[in-house]
Amino acid sequence: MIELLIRNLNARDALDADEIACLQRIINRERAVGVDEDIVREGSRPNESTLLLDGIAARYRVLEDGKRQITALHVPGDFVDLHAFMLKTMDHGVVALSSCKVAAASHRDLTTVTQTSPHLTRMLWLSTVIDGAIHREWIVAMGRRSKKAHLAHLICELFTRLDIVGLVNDQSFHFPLSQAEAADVLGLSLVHLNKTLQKLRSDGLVRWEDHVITILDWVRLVEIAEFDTVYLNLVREPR
Amino acid sequence: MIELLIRNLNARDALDADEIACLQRIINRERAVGVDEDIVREGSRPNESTLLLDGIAARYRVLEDGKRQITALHVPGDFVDLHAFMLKTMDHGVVALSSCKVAAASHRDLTTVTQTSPHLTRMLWLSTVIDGAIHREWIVAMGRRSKKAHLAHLICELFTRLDIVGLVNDQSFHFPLSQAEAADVLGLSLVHLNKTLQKLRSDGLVRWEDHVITILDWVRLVEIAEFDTVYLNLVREPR
DNA sequence: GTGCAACTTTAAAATATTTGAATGAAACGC
DNA sequence: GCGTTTCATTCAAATATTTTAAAGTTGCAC
Repeated sequence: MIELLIRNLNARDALDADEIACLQRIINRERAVGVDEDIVREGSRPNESTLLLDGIAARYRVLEDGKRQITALHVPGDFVDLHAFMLKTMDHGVVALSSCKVAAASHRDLTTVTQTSPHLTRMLWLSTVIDGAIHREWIVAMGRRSKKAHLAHLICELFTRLDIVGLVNDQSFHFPLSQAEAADVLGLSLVHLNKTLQKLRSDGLVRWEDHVITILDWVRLVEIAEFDTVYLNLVREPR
Repeated sequence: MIELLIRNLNARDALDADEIACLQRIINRERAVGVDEDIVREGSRPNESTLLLDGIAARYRVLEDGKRQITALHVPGDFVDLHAFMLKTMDHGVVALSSCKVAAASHRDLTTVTQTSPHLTRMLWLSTVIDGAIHREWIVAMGRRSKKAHLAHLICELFTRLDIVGLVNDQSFHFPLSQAEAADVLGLSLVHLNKTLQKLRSDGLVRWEDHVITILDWVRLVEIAEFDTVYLNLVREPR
């Protein structure tokens, strides 16, 4: 069940058998979540943290005028709210953008991990800190990249993250978001997202149809996006 | 020396005497950094994490075309790169926006903390996770708030964060950034940042002159910004 | 099969934002 | 005191982006 989480962590540092057993023990309560359902509600005080097993989820906030901004996208093997272990109160919601399967680790058990397993604690800490690195990269993309480069960057990032957990086939991956939802990721209007996408298409860089994105020219896409994987910490080293 | 860090952490949960003593022991190597000097360089692999004692610092990235985006601002009492303890390689630089004083904790000592002091570990983890919450709030502001609301939000946030560490006098705080630097925070051109600032001024909300920002109407500023402190986790509770 | 609903695409007008350039004011070195 | 630099401000033209609306497409319920 937690195989993808293990792959995720193992990509950054080796976990030993005890640590894996510990994760297997504390992560349970598997459940299904339907499309557009909240996995975690803004303002709630969860006593467990949720691991995404299958599907795509998003952290988001809605402003008073109804505008929504997605602040993070999650792929299988990600914790969607491990930060809530420390934060206690959710300052955002987490929604299922496709039908999802999730499981959870209680905060009580996570506290025990911090008391008994320093290295595993650091690995979980690492995973929240990688979330932060992704946030920073999104800030850079929103603030200083062209819209085309921003979209290209998002596609590069998702491709890379899905590849880690083995969810890329050939040059394609499943991408359940509508263009309106993608616009909420980039902070654009639907119309402009569509125009931006057409540019990537007409440049022969990507195909995006029927909820499948295919990379047609990885090298040029990376170049336009100035995509550099450093922030994803794909180096396996002692942490 | 680490008094402001203590205040920062204590605002979220009580530290006991041992924990404070531990922080005092491991944080040292005080040094001064001049304006515009890098405190930490992008691409470097620091073996210590830096605590800001005095001054304002910023995390930033520079794109190939020379555009800079600031992804975080730091006030005294903040660690500017505690995340590097887990991340190992810096995916961004940290620059002093005023002359600064800093001190540092070695990653060796931090590892020891994770092995011997679970609660202190969680408090340090918490502080990286609050950085992440701030990143998310910035993403929301960049993507879906008006420029005026974005700037108002930034001012509310800084006011609040500086207040925690006692650096607000009356309704004013020291803000050493030039407008060009502030533009790099919001992801705007200098010209447009200036226009946006004039709006806040002409609405009688803030004064900003000689590197001092004064809040003239907190209630309306908060309203325009839709500023809600939840994300800053100012509740003292067991973590 | 028909009609509805969700999503994508296109168009045109209204706004917002950037760029480049010029001006004025204040601070600084010598 | 003089020239130099940095910063804030203003302007106008060029672009980018949003808004509103309409039309085309697809899948699905009935």
